[in-house]
Amino acid sequence: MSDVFKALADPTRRQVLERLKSGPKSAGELAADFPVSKPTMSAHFAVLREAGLVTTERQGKSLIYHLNVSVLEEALLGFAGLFGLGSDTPKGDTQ
Amino acid sequence: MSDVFKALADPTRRQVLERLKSGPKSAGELAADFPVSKPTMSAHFAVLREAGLVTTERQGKSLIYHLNVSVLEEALLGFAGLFGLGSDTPKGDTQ
DNA sequence: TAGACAATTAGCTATTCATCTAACTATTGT
DNA sequence: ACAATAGTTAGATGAATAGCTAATTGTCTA
Repeated sequence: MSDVFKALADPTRRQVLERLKSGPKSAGELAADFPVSKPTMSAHFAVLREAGLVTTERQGKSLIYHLNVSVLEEALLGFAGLFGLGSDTPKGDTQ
Repeated sequence: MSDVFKALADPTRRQVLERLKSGPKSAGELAADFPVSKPTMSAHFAVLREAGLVTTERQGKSLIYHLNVSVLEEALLGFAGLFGLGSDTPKGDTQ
């Protein structure tokens, strides 16, 4: 879970997740939206993958990235819940 | 807002926020709960303060730290809302 | 089997970060 | 004014991070 927050600490990675919200995209498609090199993007993808925030699927020459919303939800709402935030979650300990 | 996620990336800082959930505490009280030196804790406090997650108030020799829940809420639920998570927030753009 | 294309890994650099000890600032009490 | 207490600032260090170019791996197609 610390991995998730570490992953979310970088603005580029948060934006990648947002792009993925509208559906799976290839590494190349994603990389095209950002002003950094492909290897740099590849490193960001690796961080997201290791945190469980995205999964990959090969499609021909391309690697397709899928958003894993449940991991995001568990981290964000889980932590928010510790503070009585986020609808109704009643103080469950989600470390 | 990136400052908030950066602040949340460190486990010690997340735990400080959790300790603060039950009410304001002095720097010394907080520091006593963690296995790091006081200057290190002081640096963590500074990060939390700059992110707006805590506020301080002097009380005699002590500095009292207060949790600022609204900043935490805005970041956590705001970002979660972008993904349709967290109760009802309907995809508002909160960058 | 080449060649082209997609993406990652290798190797490097500069910056940021968490940590420490030592020194300083601020407040209280005698 | 002095000593004690609470906390921060200064300065240093090792590890992690984000970035780059060049080289490698994997997949398709002519």
